[in-house]
Amino acid sequence: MASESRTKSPTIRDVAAAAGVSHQTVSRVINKSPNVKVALREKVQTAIDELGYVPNIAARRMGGNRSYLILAINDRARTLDNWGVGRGNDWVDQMLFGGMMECEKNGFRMIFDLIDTENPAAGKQLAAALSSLRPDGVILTPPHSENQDLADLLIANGTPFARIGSSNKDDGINVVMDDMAAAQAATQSLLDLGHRKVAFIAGSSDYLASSARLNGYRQAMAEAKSPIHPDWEQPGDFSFASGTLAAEKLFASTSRPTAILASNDEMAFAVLHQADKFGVRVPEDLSVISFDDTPGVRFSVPPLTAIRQPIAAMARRAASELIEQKIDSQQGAEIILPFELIIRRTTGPAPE
Amino acid sequence: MASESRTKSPTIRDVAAAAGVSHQTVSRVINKSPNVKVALREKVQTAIDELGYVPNIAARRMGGNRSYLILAINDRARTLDNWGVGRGNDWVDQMLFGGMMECEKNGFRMIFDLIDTENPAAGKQLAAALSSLRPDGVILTPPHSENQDLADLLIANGTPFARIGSSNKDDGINVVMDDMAAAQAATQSLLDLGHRKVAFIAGSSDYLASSARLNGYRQAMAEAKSPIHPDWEQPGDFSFASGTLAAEKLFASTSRPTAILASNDEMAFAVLHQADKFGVRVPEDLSVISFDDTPGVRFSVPPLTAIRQPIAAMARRAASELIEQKIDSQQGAEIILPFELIIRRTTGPAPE
DNA sequence: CCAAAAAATGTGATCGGTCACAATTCACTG
DNA sequence: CAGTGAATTGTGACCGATCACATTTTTTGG
Repeated sequence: MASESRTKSPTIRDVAAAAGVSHQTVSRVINKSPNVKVALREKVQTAIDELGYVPNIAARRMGGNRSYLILAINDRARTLDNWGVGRGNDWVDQMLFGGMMECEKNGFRMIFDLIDTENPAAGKQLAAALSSLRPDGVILTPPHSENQDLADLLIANGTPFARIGSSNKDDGINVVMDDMAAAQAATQSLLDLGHRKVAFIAGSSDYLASSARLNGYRQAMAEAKSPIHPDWEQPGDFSFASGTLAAEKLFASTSRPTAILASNDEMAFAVLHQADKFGVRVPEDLSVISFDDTPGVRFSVPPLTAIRQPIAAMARRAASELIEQKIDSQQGAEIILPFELIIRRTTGPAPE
Repeated sequence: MASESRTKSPTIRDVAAAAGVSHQTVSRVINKSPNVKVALREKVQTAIDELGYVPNIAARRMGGNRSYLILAINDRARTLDNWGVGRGNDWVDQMLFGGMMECEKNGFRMIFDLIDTENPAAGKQLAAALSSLRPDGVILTPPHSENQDLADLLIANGTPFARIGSSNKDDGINVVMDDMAAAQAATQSLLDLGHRKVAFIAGSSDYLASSARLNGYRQAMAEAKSPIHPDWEQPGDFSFASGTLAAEKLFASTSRPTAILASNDEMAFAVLHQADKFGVRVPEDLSVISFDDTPGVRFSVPPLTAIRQPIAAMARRAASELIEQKIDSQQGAEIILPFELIIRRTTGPAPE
């Protein structure tokens, strides 16, 4: 144990002494205050560089009213699976990537908190995190971004917050992808390939995005004056199992579709599995497009064509808005980021 | 802007006043000091619960010499891919899961830092993080766990640290899986299935684990007195491309193997792709076992049999050791965690 | 039963920044 | 060139915990 005495890092007063100025002037330089003469600023900066000084984030929090911390709330269940290991959602990964990079650029840090969706003490857990960390902003990810109780708590607490992947007109900075337009574009791309029998596997109705995607599908079909057979709209809940079930029904339909739009990757994987089982060739007999474009899709056989939800970009934007504080999150604001249709190998011309 | 006045969270003195004791007594209760009478402890605890008091982590850092922070260093390159999105490694995810849960249990928080492996300023970045956060411990993940410069920096700084997935006899708390034993067991399982022509695709030689896995393979083959054809040991670098190349060579070999052990999932996926292309059926003609068991493997067709590296468990253990401070990380300690062979659908009896 | 040691509780200083405000220097006016 | 206001720099208090140490209470034992 022991762990010796930790090397003492330089403080703001060490820098001040080295530069021959007051500690407050050093503080001004660090915080890019405009009211410091160039000569002084440079002298201080030199001292900072020479000493390798980096302000202590805890002390900054103590003195000022900012913590330089952004708290990201992720769902714990989504990170778990039956085996107690990661479920392969890459939200955390992507958020680290987009959000943390943005934070780092601005001297902030991102901290994660995993909260159980079902847990009735979710509010308490969030309150504890707020009290302990005093983050300057909170990012809610699905499904927490649909939990208004948490949002209300944040509003009451006065902590700015952003939602990702879900929107609310009344409060919060809502960073979203246009799900309806994306579904519409995906469907249109299938129509463009000559498909007419296009089916849709819906996501869990707990998510607003699910209905938006369904609407996009219907809209595209309607605009193409392509009637939708009742069998073609299958329910689902984003799980592999529900995708399997939907696929079975679609393949058993009297009007078997030549293209399927699945509301997420996992259900699309299930479709590929079932296609294999039913002897349906992809993409010769069947085209498949999925939503989300989680990393694993590149390794499916064949690799999935998918709509990418720009998680990293959304996280980056959410973080940057929270850091800049240009938007009052007590009121609602919506930021729509572009989706992207990644063409891979599960889509092709309609058969015949 | 605006963001109103933040709701004032209760402080230790609020609790003290409510309980009619000194702030120091409250501090003792929080920190589970044994020298507090039961009656007082209960009175204080009641006040804490009623006020919903949670100690401010920044203030704790200021007053004491602990920060209640564990810093996890991940590789930035591993989190990126060509498209600038997550590469699908689930280290971060799993570490959040294992490490953060452990931290939370003890009132700690886990903070991530992404550092470029190749960046010559990696040391500077780590030093800055140390100075800014003063973490109570640092966890190094591959490939940083093989970077002795970072370890030396931590030693000089006096910050306890743990390595995950890689070991060093001289310093650090090294939490590892027994790669050699795992490769040996995987190979043995193939031998047990009657396979004799077992091939191996190696990982990047930058990783110690790579040679350990190769040795395990050789050991198992040697013990079974099963000679290794020169073609069967293919080099690789953990990339899909290198897996493809290796698979092509193996399928073109005059002595085509009936089983392949790939040093990671990505290369195993490549083998499945190539098998499909060459008309080699899995598992009828060819058995495949991979290393790592990243989440996507469940969705390969067929799902991959794999050795799971217990990332979450390793992270949990690393965090708990750093929190407990029983081990002096200035000296070397090694903690070996069990691996697990997950049998899925890419393994079967040898053909004929 | 009282002294001495041990246990329980309280007091004030302190960590390293920022804040509010005071003091100084500078730049314009008329 | 004094007088005024703005820009620049400095001073000391303060955030909310813990630490070291002082004080009070309890326990122990001769």
